[in-house]
Amino acid sequence: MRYSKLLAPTLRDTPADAEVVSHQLLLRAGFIRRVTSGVYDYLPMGLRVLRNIEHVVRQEMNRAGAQELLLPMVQPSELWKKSGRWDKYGPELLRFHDRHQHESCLGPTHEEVICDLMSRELRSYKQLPMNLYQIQNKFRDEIRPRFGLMRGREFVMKDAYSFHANESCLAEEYDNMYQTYQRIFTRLNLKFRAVEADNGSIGGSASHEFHVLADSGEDLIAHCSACDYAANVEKAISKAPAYSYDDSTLQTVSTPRTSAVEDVASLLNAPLSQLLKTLIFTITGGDLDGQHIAACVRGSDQVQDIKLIRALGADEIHLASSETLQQLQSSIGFSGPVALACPVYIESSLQGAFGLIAGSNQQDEHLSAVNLQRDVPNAIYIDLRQTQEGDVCTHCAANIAMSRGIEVGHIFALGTAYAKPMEVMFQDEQGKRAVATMGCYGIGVSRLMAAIVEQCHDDSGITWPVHLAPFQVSVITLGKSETALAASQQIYEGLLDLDIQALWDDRKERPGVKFKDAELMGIPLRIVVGDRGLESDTLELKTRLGGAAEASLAAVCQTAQTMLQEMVQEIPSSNT
RNA sequence: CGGGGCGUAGCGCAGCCUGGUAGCGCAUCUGGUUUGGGACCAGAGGGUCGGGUGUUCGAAUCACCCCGCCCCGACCA
Repeated sequence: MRYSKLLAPTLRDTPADAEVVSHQLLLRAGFIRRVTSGVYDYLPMGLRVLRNIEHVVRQEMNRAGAQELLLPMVQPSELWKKSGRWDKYGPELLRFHDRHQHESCLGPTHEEVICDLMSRELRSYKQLPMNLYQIQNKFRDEIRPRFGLMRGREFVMKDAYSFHANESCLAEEYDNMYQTYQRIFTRLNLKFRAVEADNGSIGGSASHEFHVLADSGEDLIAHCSACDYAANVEKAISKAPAYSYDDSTLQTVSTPRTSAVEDVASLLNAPLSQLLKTLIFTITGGDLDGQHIAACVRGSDQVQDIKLIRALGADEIHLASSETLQQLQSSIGFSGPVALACPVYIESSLQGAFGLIAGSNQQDEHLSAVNLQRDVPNAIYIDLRQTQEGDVCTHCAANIAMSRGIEVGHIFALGTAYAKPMEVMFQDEQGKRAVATMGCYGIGVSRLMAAIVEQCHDDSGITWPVHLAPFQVSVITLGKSETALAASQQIYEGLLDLDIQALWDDRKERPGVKFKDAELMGIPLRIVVGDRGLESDTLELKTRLGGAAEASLAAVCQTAQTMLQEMVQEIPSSNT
């Protein structure tokens, strides 16, 4: 490609509304442009990288035995009503009517469509297992799109769905996909970690997320500093530090206008861990829909609401309104579990705890020396607290550390959660009709592009790994002498003959401009063609990361090829 | 949806407080001088000042409403 014809509008200044590096650099390097909130154009350079990422994903999926297909983005509401998600999915699902007033939606994911297909095409157990995937645009009307490609509303996703005759076969494929994801992210040159995850509303049994480790990540991951244990905080389990306080008689203490745990603690000169924090929630969905419950953890801990939602079998929980609190005869900021008129769930590590300070449900008063067993006899003990840095690993007793992560992949063992309502049936070995068992496996392809930039950049711009770069080589012509132009063209064509993706910067720009652009865009290798080098027949080759070499005009393409091969070898192979 | 911030040329910004008919840097176009790290000189093009309503002789500027964008919280690849 000749740069003079390339649509790659690089920016000298960082757009003011871009917060994270990947967003800033992808905009500045002319890879993407925003169309509307969470929706982007992929310009030629951006698309080339996206295709390179897709190539790795495809290769590994195919190698794992999955087959590619393409499903529609527009989906009829009937399928979603059949699965039960038309009502469950919420406003993230973009719904609309066509000219015949037919109700449809844009696909945020494709369980319904693939199940519909399979319900018609799957006949015999002999066809199973089968893993089908696609790489396609998804649309989710996110509450808050942000950080460029990191959280868009329209984004590119690889989604795979596997079908099985039984659970053990699903377990095998789940493991196969787990290994495949390890290979994919390794080949993409990422620092990542597989973590145990909450299954979310999708349901099913096992679930793992793959996180790229980056400070800009939106997720919190708890991982053991010694063993392999790693989990999303939504699900992470760890041993909380143990505390012990004096047991004595329950007493009321005056705490005028002091409701925040920190303030109560300092007023009573007590550690945060001695306080009992009580949150009252109203439940939406499930058997307890509309009811209220209280959740208690230590003042030094946080309630992990996903854990609570799962324990309650709810869809959502919200902090109760002040009217609700009045109904329950409690008081905002002074809620406590003692004699509270609703079910009380207490963090399990607090079982048998005493000497605690809790709200009294009376304005401006707390209770001291609460003994949970004595004073809250009907409490239900469940895992509620959010894992914190410094907790103890339940697997090996080492310390738990916390990191930020960008979720780039998620695999689920779904079981029959979709296949059953969608009637994905087959005839088993005994000739009986059976429901297929499913798994689903997602990778955020466009998000990966951002995640890779988060890990591959320096002060000058992006530093793509060779196999992902939009072009492997930039041929930079300096000056406008006929010899330099002719030599550049010769090199450019020589590189193309060697099947090397080359960008020939034939613009009438000063050298500095060309160097800066090539660095910003992250092209791994550059060849400088100027009169100076041509006179002595020594052309300069420089890698984006600081390597350098020289070669004669006759040998420069060959040298470039060798250097590129060496750079590829620095990238981990897929055999991990 | 709640909290905070912002909207003036492609990008980055000033002007707004104290109304008088829009400006700077970069980018773009023309000509010239330059040419191994984001050049210089001269000239030029480009703006319904996010939209609407109101106040006023007069609104980018003041008031009200709406729209859009960004950041922090609840969702997820």
